[in-house]
Amino acid sequence: MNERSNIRDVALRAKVSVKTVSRVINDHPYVSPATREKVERAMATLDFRPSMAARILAGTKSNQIALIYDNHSPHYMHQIQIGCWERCTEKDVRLLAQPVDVANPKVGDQVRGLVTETHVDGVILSSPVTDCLAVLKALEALNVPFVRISPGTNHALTSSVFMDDVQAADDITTHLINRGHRRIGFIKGHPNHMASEERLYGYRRALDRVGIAFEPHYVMDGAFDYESGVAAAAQFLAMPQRPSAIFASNDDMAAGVLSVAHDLGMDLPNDLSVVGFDDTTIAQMVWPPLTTIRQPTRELAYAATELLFNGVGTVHQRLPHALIERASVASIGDYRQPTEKDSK
Amino acid sequence: MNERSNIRDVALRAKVSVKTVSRVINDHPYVSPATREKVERAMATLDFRPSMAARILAGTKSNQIALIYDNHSPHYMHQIQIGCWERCTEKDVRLLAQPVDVANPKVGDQVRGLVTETHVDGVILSSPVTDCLAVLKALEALNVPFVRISPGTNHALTSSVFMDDVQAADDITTHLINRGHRRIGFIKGHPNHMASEERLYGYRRALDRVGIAFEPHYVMDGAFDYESGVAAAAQFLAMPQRPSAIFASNDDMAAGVLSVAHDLGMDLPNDLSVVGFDDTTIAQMVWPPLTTIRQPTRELAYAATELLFNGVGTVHQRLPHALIERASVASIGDYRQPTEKDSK
DNA sequence: CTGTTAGCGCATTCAA
DNA sequence: TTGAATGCGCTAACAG
Repeated sequence: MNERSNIRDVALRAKVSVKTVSRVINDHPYVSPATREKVERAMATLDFRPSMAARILAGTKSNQIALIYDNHSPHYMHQIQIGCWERCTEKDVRLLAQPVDVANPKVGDQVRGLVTETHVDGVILSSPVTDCLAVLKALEALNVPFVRISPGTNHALTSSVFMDDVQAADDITTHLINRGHRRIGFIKGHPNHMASEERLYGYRRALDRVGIAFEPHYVMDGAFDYESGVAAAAQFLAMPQRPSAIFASNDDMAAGVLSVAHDLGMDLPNDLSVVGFDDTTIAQMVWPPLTTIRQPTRELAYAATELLFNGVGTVHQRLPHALIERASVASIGDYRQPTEKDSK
Repeated sequence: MNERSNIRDVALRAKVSVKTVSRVINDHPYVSPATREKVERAMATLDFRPSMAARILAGTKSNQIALIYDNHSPHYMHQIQIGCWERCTEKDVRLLAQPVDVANPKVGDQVRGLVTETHVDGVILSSPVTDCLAVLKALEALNVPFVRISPGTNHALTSSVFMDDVQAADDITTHLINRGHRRIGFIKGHPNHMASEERLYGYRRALDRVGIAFEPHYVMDGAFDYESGVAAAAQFLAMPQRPSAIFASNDDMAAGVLSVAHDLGMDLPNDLSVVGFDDTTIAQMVWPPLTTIRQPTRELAYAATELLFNGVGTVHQRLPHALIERASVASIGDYRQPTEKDSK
């Protein structure tokens, strides 16, 4: 590498002490505009960049946070990363994106290692890491603040952000009912995600409200992937009394449904209405008949990062999810385990 | 946070010097198995994790590399990240994923800042950052090693990895010809990417070989996005002598073609054959009639990382890309600007 | 094979 | 509003 200039070089050049330069770097008050000016000019001419490593070692915070994830949907993770990254750049903190394997028994160790090695100030967890006990335990043991995005299991023990899945599923189901559908197939999401149950509940609630009987055979298991959508659709469409609409718990599965329908030579959306649920635009893009709920993934990630920065406290916001032309609501809640501090 | 144990604690507990502990951490030779054993036990019981910050500050390398990208295709970036990350975890180096905006006039500064602040040992550039002059200049000024993945402009000045776009385009065009197609529409990629020209050349080469005349009006401009695929397809399909097959330079545009064909009520692939070109499985997944070349994105990223680790030198490998059932070949080349060292 | 010493570049006490 | 000393946790020489 090249010769790098350090804080001492800057101090020398600006004819001030090292400490004063440090003050300028960290935006401390009590620096006269004149000296600040001098220091800044010196920094610019030397193209000085403070070493993160040195700052971390000497200081108390690292200006780094970690995003830990294990999600195989590129679209979803892309949105998450964008959301976190946006808020981070605004605040000039570094984001360490760290994929992990929640199935790996050493994931707790890995996270512990990551946090202590990098000195991150906080952690953001994306589903399904949000529900990995080993990770949660490690983080609590380390006493490092963290926020969960759309946790599958909502113990209300930790800070987290999420949307209102029940309401969204209710909305989309109601939409189908309003269009005259009475036999609506539902494809569940992956059992690990609480959202799967929530969406099923919303579906049932919408049916209940208008008095449509719930038929268990109109509910198929799924796993949030294309293949499970194909499998479920194959079963639905082979039924003598097949559904006139299929509500897939996410777009990947909806795409699977579309594929099967296409192979069967069906005329969509006349023969079959398909609705999805996610922030991916995959299937919607290729085959317009698909209708979908847009999950505000990016916004959730942004809000989660914000929440992490703000530290503990109680926050309530509402983010819209979009169903076709209609709008609905998502809520963000902040929960955490009470500590001695709170009891005082 | 919690009390963290440092190298001194470990040394005390193992009854050795700090230097010996350091040797164990860094896998140095000349440590007797017995002492190594002792040290490792001490590290385990104390749950000791060396501070990256301290190691960077004291040492000469950081065990960190940066991946710099500005790509709006989630699928593509996902593959790139996975590939880099795989190789990094094998070698126990930290990967810093850093999105940038190549259109921002300050990218050069941003990259310079990133590199000097984090002390990264090397950088991987993903398209289109591979061709951002400001970034390339900053990296060369900093004298930090870097590798480009699928550069758009191939000056052969720097280390880079890429696939054989000409051969792949030739393969896929030949495939169409073999199926009896004579009027084959071609949708070009974004002009910024060298691959766009390469693929066009491969298309023409395949036509030439069998004596099919090249018709300029069968070539449309595109930009690697869905919309440009729609626009091009609309023009193609409105022609009196319309193509019987369309070769889109990537899958996003191919998806656009499919969408238009669908709107026109065409029966695919009888009325029209569509072939794409990319590593995304988007359109292929939703609409099976699409045929596509799989670009070995993940493998390229892995190879790029490997190349970065190996340092300068000359490397030649071959990675397969996949066309339907047939296999073809991609090549990886290593080029760099000659330095004084080489002249000796 | 092992230990001693001296910084890496910065923030953080304290004083002035 | 500024400055001088001290040390964060580790590695890099150099000894032994």
